[in-house]
Amino acid sequence: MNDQTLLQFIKAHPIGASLTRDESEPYAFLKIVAKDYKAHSVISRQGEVDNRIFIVQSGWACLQRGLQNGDRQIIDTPLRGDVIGVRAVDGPNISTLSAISDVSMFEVPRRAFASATLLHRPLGNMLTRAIARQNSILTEHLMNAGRRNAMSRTAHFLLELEERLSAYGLASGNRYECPLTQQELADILGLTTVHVNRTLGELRKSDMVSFKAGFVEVLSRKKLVALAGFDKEYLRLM
Amino acid sequence: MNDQTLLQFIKAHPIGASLTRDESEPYAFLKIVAKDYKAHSVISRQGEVDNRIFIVQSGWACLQRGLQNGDRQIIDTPLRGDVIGVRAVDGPNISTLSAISDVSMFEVPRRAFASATLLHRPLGNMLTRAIARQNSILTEHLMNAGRRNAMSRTAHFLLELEERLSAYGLASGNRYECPLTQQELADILGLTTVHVNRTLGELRKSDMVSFKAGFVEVLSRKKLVALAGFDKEYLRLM
DNA sequence: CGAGCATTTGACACGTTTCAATCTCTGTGG
DNA sequence: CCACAGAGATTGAAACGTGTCAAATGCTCG
Repeated sequence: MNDQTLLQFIKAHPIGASLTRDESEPYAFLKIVAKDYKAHSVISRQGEVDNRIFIVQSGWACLQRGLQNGDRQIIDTPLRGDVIGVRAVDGPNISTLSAISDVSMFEVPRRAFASATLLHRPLGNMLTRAIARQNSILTEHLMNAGRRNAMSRTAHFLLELEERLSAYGLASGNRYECPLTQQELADILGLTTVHVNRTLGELRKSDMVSFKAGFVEVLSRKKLVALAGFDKEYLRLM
Repeated sequence: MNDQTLLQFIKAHPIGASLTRDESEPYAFLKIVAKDYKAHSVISRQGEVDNRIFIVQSGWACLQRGLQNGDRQIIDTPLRGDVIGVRAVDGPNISTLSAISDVSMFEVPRRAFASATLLHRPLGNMLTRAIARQNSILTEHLMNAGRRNAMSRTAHFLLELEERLSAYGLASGNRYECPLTQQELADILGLTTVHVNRTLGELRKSDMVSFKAGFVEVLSRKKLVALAGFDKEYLRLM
């Protein structure tokens, strides 16, 4: 826990930053504090009812959904600034939210957020846009799983991460920290661990990216972007 | 074109229906009329700038995204009541919106909708919830492409369609109309036409579903639901 | 009635998975 | 400070699901 308010964070958020003093002042009453979770802990479990909305303050989260046969698909890895609604309606969670690294989250009851939204619309717009961006990201993950091969989809996702992180200055030059395990990467990309390993190996050998020891390093952006067919437009926040 | 107003439609929408007379009255000023599109016509093209929001009044639409190599992935087939933002921010479209069957759409400029939203919050909530549901649907499509095999993902999608259609009384008993081509089904599921054909054949042979002549018929819901691991919870509107 | 698209079928190729074993870390307790 | 345990990474060989290519058939609409 710490005493930073949601208000402060909203103003720090690329979308929230566009609010004028007048517009943001009313949120002061939303004195939500951040809550910390240890790496690998579960924050909210698929199937359980949990009416909180989360905003990532720091760290890497993980939104995943399991199948009966034990397989799982990671829907997204929410990063700083991402809003996680788990659901927009009350009812059991559709997916599990957990922490990959140590994570700090702002948490608001869905109802309280909805009320705040009624009192002050720009907040609602911010939410709408955040969810819409999630939509774009999901769409691109669907493109990955549906129509790109292992090399291309891995490249695409690594570029996406870089772009999302650099919006917050979390990627410098051609390098960024990435606590993902190859197992997790596989569950994000819809591949097996073994194949992800081979794919990363090939990407490394062809001097495009290296994924090692918790860091990703882009070796040849040009080749990588071409292979992935990457266009960052879909990540634009405003 | 016809003269049904968006207001009338909002009230007919499962989410909009929960609005009280008082809440819905103010929308009357949004006198948007429906616009008709012929089957197979393109409504809004990937890469072009188009600041409209669409709500499907009737017919089957198609939201797709193309890759440089010519492959395409169909992101979703918006049906009656679905809201299509194409994007939540101004800028080039991320995907192409087209008509599969003849389609009738409500269209509102994004900005006008945003303003209306400022004046009347329930409208904004409706939008947020509609986008959030899109999120659930996308998530499930991602599960399909990432972690389900051809049989299971085909079964899952056909059950999803049935559920979405029956919310509007568009599926009766175990049968519904479906204008999708096997080619389109392939682009939705991330498979090839040939393989979809074989898969549908197997589903038919094992007496689970038949997909033929523009109609889908569920033969054994029990077997189908089990194969797909289908749980309609994610489609709940409210 | 023909043209063009959608469906169906077969044979084969290929990308990815599966299974299994080995290797390399990193953190922990002695 | 070393040794060990356990997780993660790496590698090889073989199996399998889905893709590719190509041709035939069946529809539907002008």
